Amino acid sequence: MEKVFSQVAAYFNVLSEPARLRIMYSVCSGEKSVSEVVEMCGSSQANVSRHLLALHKAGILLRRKEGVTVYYSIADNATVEMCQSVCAKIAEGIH
Amino acid sequence: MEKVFSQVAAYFNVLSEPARLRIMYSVCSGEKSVSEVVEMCGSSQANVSRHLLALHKAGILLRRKEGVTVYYSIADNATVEMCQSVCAKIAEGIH
DNA sequence: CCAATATATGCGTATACATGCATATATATT
DNA sequence: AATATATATGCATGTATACGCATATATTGG
Repeated sequence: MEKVFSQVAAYFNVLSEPARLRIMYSVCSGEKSVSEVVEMCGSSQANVSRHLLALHKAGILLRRKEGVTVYYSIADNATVEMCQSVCAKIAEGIH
Repeated sequence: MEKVFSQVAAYFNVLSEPARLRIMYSVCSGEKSVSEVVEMCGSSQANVSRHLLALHKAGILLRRKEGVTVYYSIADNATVEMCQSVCAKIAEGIH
């Protein structure tokens, strides 16, 4: 039971960073290479690489290597839908 | 747009702590006073108070004061359901 | 084999924040 | 008013981690 709390917390922790959410947003529209995400997000190559690996390790992104290029894509729409519902929740709060 | 990422990240950040998830789990079964949560969670009164306030500030818990006692309750089932679906996702991963 | 490109990693630093401890604040009781 | 109870807050400290920078690793082409 105690372990579950830690695991769930770790999962949310991966999503608790603006930089990673930006990355999620760019990958969300379709599979992207690391370089493509770097261009779209404006962050450094090193950071994007680390964030992508973190998202992959958490089971949120799939990782596919093709030659020297690595492609990442959404592993499970549930996560994206979760982000969207939080967005909606925040939008409601503006009233 | 950039602001949205920060807000969503802040929201997930509140849920990225085992101690706060434990608290969510105890309040989840019905409105609880701070003292009751302290008993159920085993954490210190100071920390529980701070965590409850953080969850309230994030719009996740409602706060009701009655005399000297403060009661907290779930503001929106969506958040609880989110936690449950993450639990389920983790349980799947065990296979 | 060498150079170029794509990705990952090691390290130092700054920042965020959870916790423990003590204490402040607010309300009720006598 | 004095005391007791419930909750919140100030401060110091330890830990986690995001970022910049340099560099390592892997793959492809000449």
